[in-house]
Amino acid sequence: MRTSDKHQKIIQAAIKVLANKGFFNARISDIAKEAQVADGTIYLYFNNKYDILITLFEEEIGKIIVLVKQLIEKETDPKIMLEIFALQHIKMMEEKKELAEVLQVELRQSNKFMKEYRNTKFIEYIDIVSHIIHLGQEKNIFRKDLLPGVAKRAFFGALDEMSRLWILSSSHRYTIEQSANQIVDIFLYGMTEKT
Amino acid sequence: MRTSDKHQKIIQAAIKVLANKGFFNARISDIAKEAQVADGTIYLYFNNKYDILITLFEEEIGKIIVLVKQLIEKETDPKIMLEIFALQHIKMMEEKKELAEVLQVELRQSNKFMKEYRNTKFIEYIDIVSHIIHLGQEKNIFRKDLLPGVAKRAFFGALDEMSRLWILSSSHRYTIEQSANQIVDIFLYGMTEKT
DNA sequence: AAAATATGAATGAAGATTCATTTATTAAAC
DNA sequence: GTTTAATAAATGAATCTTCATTCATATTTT
Repeated sequence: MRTSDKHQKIIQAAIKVLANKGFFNARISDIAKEAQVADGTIYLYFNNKYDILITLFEEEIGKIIVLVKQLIEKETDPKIMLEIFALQHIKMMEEKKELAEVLQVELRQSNKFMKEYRNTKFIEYIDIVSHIIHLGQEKNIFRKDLLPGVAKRAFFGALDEMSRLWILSSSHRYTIEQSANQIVDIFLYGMTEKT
Repeated sequence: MRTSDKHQKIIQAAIKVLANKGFFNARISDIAKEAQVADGTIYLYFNNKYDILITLFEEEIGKIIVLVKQLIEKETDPKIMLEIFALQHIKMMEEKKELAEVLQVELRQSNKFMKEYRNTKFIEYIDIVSHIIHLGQEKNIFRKDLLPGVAKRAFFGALDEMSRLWILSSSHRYTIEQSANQIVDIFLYGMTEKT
């Protein structure tokens, strides 16, 4: 039976350790120790060190996608949808600070050292934004000349960079809500002064 | 004498190797080979592996800053300044694809494995944007309610995420100019349809 | 008492760094 | 201007440490 659920225990330990040390500086024995498990036990649940990271990506991003989609499905106004996505994305940073750190740093370089791995879950997450933009265009709320491929990246990138700042610096001038609102506001109405 | 300038040769070799393998998978001997230099020679010019990376950051970002500042100084309209910054940033990606890859990936994780290193050059680069935004506010061209700390990150993040896509994927739907223009346009005027 | 889980010491490969030696460059002496 | 000595630059094989992974053994569960 899986009363102790080692799989989950190891994943959670890995998040903690990887957030602090990064993938290459983290030792398997660090993760084992954090999970209160023997080094060898890890290899009963994962094929190798990479496999821990990949599984972590898939499972944790998967959870986030489910949550965000649920929240958005209830809405019909694409503007509000964007707001929800933004707030949810940045909120995640403080609720799951360590996971966020891992995703920010390791996801970026995973392409580099795991050539074959295509992170479809991550793409699925970003595509939530492009669906919202599409919807907004159909409803005549968003400009028709938006290139959804560019707009989704720009929006996601803005949020993500804001999150990075949030994670990496200790002092915060603005609240998470302020930041998220400001970004959505800029994307909806632009930075130009109405005259 | 420095007719062959090993320092420069090693940096350029490092860019190439790190772009392909990433910092942790790159061996010193790989860099040495690429630079056509003995392994030991590298240690006559750099203290250790980290030192190569840090020096690379400082020197190469430094060059970019000088260039961008030159281009912007000639302008007075903050809108145009933003355009120049955007175009220049994304252009860099194709002109120095390998450098861009290193910056995208390694800069992100450098905080993780070099706790003491504060990348002031990088901050200086991003601050170019916040200066532009400030200027725009003073001139009553940009909204006064913009939080420059958030807006600069959002703008930079949007560009950077776009660049990442450009670097990592091989097929490109839009040109660099299209992408840069679209992003600036969104930031200036928003995504909402004028009705 | 099988079968399934878990352990952690031992193995072996990898690769950053060192340093004794070689080669190239500059200066000095004649 | 040629030979010799001193200094600087470069080499790359050897060293030494650091883990990921394995597996013979032990423990727990059924």
